[in-house]
Amino acid sequence: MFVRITADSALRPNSLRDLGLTSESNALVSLSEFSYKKGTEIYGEKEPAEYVYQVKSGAVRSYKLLSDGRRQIGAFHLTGDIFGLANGAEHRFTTEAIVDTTVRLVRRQSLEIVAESDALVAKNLLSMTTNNLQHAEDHMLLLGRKTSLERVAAFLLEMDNRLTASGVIALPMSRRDIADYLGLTLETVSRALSRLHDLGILGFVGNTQRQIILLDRNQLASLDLQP
Amino acid sequence: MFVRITADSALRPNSLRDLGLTSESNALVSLSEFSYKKGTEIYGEKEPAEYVYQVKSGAVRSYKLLSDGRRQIGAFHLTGDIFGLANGAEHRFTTEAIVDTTVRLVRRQSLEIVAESDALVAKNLLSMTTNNLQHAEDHMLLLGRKTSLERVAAFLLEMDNRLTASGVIALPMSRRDIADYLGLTLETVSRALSRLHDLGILGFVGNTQRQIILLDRNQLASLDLQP
DNA sequence: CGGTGAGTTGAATCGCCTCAAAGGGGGTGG
DNA sequence: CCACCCCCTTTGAGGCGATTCAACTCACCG
Repeated sequence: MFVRITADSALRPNSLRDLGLTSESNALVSLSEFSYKKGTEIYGEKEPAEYVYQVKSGAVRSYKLLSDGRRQIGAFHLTGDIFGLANGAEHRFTTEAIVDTTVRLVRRQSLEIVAESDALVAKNLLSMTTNNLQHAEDHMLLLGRKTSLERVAAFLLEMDNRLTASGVIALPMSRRDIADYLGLTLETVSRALSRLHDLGILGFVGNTQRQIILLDRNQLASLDLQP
Repeated sequence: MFVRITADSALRPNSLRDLGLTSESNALVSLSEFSYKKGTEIYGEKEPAEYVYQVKSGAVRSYKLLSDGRRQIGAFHLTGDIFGLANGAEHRFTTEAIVDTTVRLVRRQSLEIVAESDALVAKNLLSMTTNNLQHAEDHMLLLGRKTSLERVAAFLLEMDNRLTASGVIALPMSRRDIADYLGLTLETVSRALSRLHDLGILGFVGNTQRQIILLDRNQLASLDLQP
């Protein structure tokens, strides 16, 4: 693994709380930080699930591959997100750093042990899993029934909500990543963005590789039928 | 609601065990049975999630609708399956009986109370939610990246596994239901089944409305790329 | 026996994909 | 510091798979 240890792996109290897993019994759990260079794998599908991760900075994609290379990205993990959690004994996705990324991690086992005796931690585990499930359920609707324009609009709204909620976003992922998340090709994503630009629903700031996008959330929302 | 009470709603011990939620503390939880006629709604999206259900007999579809009527079925619930569980305060799907269906149900609230003090129950709740999540993750890959033939092959394999695991199945749901589950149209599903028939991968028994299907699981599996 | 709804099949259309080419941006090495 | 190269992105043209529209069959039911 191309990882670099950037912080202590000391035993610290409150580490569960750091992961959003509020605990009254301040169990001692090892909490480390790791950094992954852009494009490197964090863990692979079918690997034993040893750790649970939280994005400290950067962005992560988690995906499945078919044997012929077709890829479906199930989720993007952004700053603050916890991932690698919703697994049985082994990971069901491969995850990679989209940009240089730093994560915090705790041993999965220590979480399970604490959850055994601490109902609050158990509750939070369930609640996080339920959130993941809800996201997957919404995404099934998108993948099964929405048009390319609706998918891209929904994607932009989701990213705006999660990144800034301000109508100005800098996407960390490529067109190909977006396409594999939305079940489209990168060309179709590009065309949809151009179309939204032509419609005056979004604009680009600067001509940098990963553009900053200004968007009109109301107009986007009208393109993305939810109910 | 077009429901008919077919059994007692008496307080019974072991009712959690009946739902597969093994409990050491045999809490008293009300367990009822309800029957739904073919095509009737069990609960609607956004309704408060008052009960958790287990299919005693029959089959259930659970789906989301877009405002213009496009439908995505997220799951089919067959005999023994528990559904209505993976929700926060309110349901995220509408569920309907596909055929005449009898369900057992427990109040969601009583489950939560027991889970509070019983780590085993809490663990089972988490494990069931994780199973739902895994199904949704696999389905995202299908909806985002598989061809119509691969989708139908995957569907037949899933149904065979869950219904009989014998290579002979009687599908309870219509072509339209299958289509809305697979993100296709009913015509495309029909064409795919005809194609599989022509390829000698499946056969029909009788000419009844909901045919019995004989299938070659090995040949189907070779059409459905997973890894 | 008509009526109805589910299923199959064909023909035409359409949306997205594939293939291709051209335009930058950013990074690297001279 | 600049030139070159590589990769990402955009855009166009053509093709294809799935959808749409339509006709017909068949089981089931009054």
